[in-house]
Amino acid sequence: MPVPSASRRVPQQERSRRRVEEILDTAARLVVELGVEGLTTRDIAAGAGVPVASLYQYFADKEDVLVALAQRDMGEMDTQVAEDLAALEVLTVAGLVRATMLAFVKVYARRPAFVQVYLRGFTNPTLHQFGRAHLEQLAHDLRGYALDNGIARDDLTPAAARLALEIGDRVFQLAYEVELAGDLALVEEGIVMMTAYLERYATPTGLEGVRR
Amino acid sequence: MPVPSASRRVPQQERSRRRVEEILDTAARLVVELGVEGLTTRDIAAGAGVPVASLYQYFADKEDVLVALAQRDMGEMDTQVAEDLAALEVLTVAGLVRATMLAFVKVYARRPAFVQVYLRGFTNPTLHQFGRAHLEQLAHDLRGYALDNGIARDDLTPAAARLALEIGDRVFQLAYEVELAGDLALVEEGIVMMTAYLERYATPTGLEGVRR
Amino acid sequence: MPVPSASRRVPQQERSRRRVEEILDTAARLVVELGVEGLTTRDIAAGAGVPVASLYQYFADKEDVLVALAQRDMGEMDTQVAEDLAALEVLTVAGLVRATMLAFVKVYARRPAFVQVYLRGFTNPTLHQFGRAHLEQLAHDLRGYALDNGIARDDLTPAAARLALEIGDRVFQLAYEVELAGDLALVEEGIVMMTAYLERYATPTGLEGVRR
Amino acid sequence: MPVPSASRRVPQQERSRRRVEEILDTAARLVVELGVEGLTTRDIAAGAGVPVASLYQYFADKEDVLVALAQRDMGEMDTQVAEDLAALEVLTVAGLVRATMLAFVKVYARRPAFVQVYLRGFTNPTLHQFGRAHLEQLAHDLRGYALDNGIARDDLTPAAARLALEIGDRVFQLAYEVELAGDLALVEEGIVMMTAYLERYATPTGLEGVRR
DNA sequence: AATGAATGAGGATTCATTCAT
DNA sequence: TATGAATGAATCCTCATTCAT
Repeated sequence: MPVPSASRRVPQQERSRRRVEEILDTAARLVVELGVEGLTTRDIAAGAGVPVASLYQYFADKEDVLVALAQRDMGEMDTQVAEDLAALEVLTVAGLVRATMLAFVKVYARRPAFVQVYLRGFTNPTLHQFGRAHLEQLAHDLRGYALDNGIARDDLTPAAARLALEIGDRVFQLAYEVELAGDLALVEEGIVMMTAYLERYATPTGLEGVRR
Repeated sequence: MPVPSASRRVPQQERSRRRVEEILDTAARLVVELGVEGLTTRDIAAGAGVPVASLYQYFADKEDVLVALAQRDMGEMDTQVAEDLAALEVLTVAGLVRATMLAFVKVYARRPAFVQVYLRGFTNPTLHQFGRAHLEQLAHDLRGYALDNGIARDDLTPAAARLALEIGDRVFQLAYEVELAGDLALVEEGIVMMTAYLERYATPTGLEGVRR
Repeated sequence: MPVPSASRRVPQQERSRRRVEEILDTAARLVVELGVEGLTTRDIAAGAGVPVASLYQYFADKEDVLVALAQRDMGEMDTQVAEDLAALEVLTVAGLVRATMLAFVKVYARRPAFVQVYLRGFTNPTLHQFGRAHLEQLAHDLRGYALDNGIARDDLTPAAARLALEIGDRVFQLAYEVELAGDLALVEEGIVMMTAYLERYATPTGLEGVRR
Repeated sequence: MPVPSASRRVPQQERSRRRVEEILDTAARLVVELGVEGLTTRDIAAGAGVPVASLYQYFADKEDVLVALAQRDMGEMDTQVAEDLAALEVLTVAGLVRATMLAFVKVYARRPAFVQVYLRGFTNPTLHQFGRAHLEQLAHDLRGYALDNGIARDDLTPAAARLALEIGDRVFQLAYEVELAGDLALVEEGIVMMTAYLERYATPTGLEGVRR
């Protein structure tokens, strides 16, 4: 019984996966150029080198492509934030804000399409809901993290946490709208603002820092 | 019938003005219902009781209608801000932030279409650029006002002023995205954030207040 | 005041009318070739030498074209039947059946598309309902005519009258399905059948005839 | 495991037969719901629990499925007619017409899909031709039966026999178009018409009856 | 024999904009 | 200036059928 080569074992599956990635990458590229509304199935298909009909093999409809794109990048975002927070040696509110914002910077730099889909996909209800839900989840997690680590008081409401994150988003929108590289000075200024705001809800530890 | 009728006396200019207003009003109404992308020239024309082709007598293209709409409302916005600032008896950074934000709230309440066009019309590049430009101008004016009145130090950079206003914008975006009436608690929280940030650039007078 | 030439007076209107006719004629031709379901807006437009988009200037949608087609031919049908009945010198049930059937023959010969749209457009609900309604109306009228002229008894129910007409229709369907010219012998045989059926409801006068 | 399992013993042939039946049953069910034109290979395959591609193992194309479906039901139709005629104790033209029509009613009641495919599938040329051919064959057989039993004269031409059956068909078309259960009163009226027509070709025996 | 994957070829409809008058 | 009519260009999506495995 000859061992089937790897390329034989999962030929279809592997090809599919590659194509899906290619479609997603193309959609990502195009959405940056054309915006969410300017994105067409034709363009995506052409860009990915697949027939339009094949798009519908992998995705239910056009919206589904956008959702998949957002999902892919959101995962990356969450991972990056988690990693960068874990790497913090001293935990303060200021540090947490800074680490989170810089994690965002990294992912936005890697995934410029995310800005379009995630921050500007207001028109599309599904996308919008999707983005808000993710941010809300992240806000919830970060607030929990801050409370658990004793750097924030519990009068930091979920709404305030969410507002802070939304504001962070807007900072990125501004920082990346002019130059693709991002205006880091503006990001820093944003960090200042968020910190100034959130430190109002900080415990003394949250201001002075706690070794971890 | 030799005597020109009244409708002949102020014929073109006046009729034009009326029609432009009617078109703008219709567009405003429709953009609230359908969103920026859902707006069609057909609908606008039908709603205003004008032939579609006549739209192009008054506006270069569809985008131009939106721009005119935004422009009209922005003028109102500037007026409202100026008025409310003038009405302040004691001037502080906190008061200025608050007055400005609440002036926005008033105009948004009066002009629900503005929310759609201005806050949600990110997709449209022209509109977007337009909004940014207006905000930048307002930021410039308000910074000048703050400096002139000695409530802010001059290390309050134009960029910081703009950031603050942009953040205010985002707060409105959030506050108005769920309900058209706007989430006023969220606006208050936004005011807190902006104040916390801008007070970092305040003079002692800017913190304590100056009678005017 | 110079008299505008005729070609100036109704230029648009006249052109529209011509185009509508052209579209209808093309649709008629195509529906014979391709059947109701095979008919496409593309083909109609191409055949009529108009852009597809212009189709929608004259018709609400594809179905509307078919309906207009049927309507045009139905009017012709009614006119023909009325004329041929009026020309009858002696009125009998047999004569009425014959005259009606031959009136159908004339119109079907002139309008082969009618067979497709009217007789075979079962799939399309609107068309179907339309065709049935027309036949029912005609059945109602003819029954009234027969009763008024004392050639049929009133136990000739509306349902029986309708059945007779429907059967006449099927005869045409058969007579025209093989050769476009129509199998007249088959039509004659159909007339025999319908007469045999309807004479069961005839008054003595309806059998012997009444001068008019 | 040396002994072939039962499921292995009659493997392909039996499995194929089962699958074909399942496909046919599904198609029958769906054609009632969706009509002939609304039927898709996807739906059939999904409904039958077979991959779409496997459909093409058993049928040349979609049309072929419909044809097979009609064929299956037509065989049943022929059987029913033959049975019901054989059960007649006294043979008359009227009785033959009645028995045949009621045999149709029975099968239509059992096989609602047949109504769709056969009576309403006029659009599809293959199906149409198929139906005509079957009816012609049946007309030929019944005419031979009537002549052999001495109830009809030989001036009952094949064309007349076919016409009668076609008319019967149309009666069903009408009777089943509104309600799937069929309008039996209309069928009875159709029997009256067909009888009135065919008795014109009856022998005296055909009118009075002959014991068998 | 069986099938997951792939696709060419359409299909109806909409829209912003431009002319000819 | 005003406008009815005209239209090129797109848009999303579906489907029957065919391969490669």
